[in-house]
Amino acid sequence: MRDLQFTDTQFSPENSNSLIDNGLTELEEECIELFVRMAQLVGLPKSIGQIYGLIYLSADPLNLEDVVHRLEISKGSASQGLKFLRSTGAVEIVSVPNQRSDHYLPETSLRSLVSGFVKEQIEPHMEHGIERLDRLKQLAAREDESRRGLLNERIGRLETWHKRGSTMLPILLRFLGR
Amino acid sequence: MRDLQFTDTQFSPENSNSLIDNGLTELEEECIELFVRMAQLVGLPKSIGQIYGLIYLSADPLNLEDVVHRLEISKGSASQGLKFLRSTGAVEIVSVPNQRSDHYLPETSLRSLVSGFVKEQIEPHMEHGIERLDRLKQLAAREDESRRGLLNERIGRLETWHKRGSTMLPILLRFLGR
DNA sequence: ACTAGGGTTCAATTTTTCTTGAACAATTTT
DNA sequence: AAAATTGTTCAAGAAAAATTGAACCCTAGT
Repeated sequence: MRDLQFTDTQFSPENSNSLIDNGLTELEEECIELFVRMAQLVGLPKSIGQIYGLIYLSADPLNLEDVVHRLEISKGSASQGLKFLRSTGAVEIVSVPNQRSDHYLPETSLRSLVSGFVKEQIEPHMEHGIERLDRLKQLAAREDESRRGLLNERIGRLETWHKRGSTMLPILLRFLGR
Repeated sequence: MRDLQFTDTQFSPENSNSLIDNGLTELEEECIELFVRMAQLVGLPKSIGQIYGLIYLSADPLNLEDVVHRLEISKGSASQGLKFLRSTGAVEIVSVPNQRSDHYLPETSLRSLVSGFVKEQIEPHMEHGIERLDRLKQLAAREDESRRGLLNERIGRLETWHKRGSTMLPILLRFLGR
């Protein structure tokens, strides 16, 4: 019964919500495309953008099946995509009465979205970064006297970048809204 | 004659600059790896990270040929990589006396690097974003009365994100050092 | 005007990444 | 306890992206 409103839309050609090929509204298509681009901009697979885009405009929570059917992607993709979105807090599970399946609602605060993404995708790298820098310093210490000056300067600069980055992130988030 | 100092190093096994397989110092390898990761983190091809990493630690300007030989990558890759790095201002061309070829020096200010990257890779998207948002608004206006509330709220939110993003970027850059 | 050096371009190939779908758990209903 | 529903995992296939190398274009030197 979940897509009554949708089949209904589908069979009303005079309805102003023009449909393209599959069951997506033109509006939905557009929104999905927007998120697909955003996803790709930050190096995430298309499917993740699609899924979030679909959920973003949906009036009521969608489940895995909804996602699979409306987007026409595989269950595997949808499952993995949702898993990722969950892990970054981009979607939230809600339970719908009389429905066994997990349903999803979008997190719509930019702050939370970015913060979830940063925590999952950026911070790990920042941490490894420290070790790498230490290693670089060690190696530089073994270099010829003549090169050491330049090397230390450059590596020092890298450390500065790293520090700036680390202090920058939290500030960025704070500024990104409540 | 450009890699005298290099062949020299290569044939001195007792030299503390341990060499791996090709002509790269362990230090260079490490630095290159660091930049390769950074590149991939922001969605750039490995080769670009390699090239910048190599140039970053180099005491003197390198040319295309240097890059090709030391990194063991194709001329095509090196050329394209340098083109990109030039376009974002990550490397600067300098001319070396008696050498016809372009030589490259790294830009080492984080601010400039990020700013160049943003200008090339982010800003274009931000601009298209405006058009997309307008389109979304148009489409939403045609929806059923009942859904319009939710849609307008969500799309409005997207606009907020966009505005925040646009005002954020310059501030970020400012904070990123001189 | 010819040649060599330096660099770019781009079609073909290789490599990497994403997606699929079928097998498998885990639950819940009958 | 069988059968259905829901969801995950992962090897194989498909798609996308990066890399190669050869053809080509400049410009400088002869």
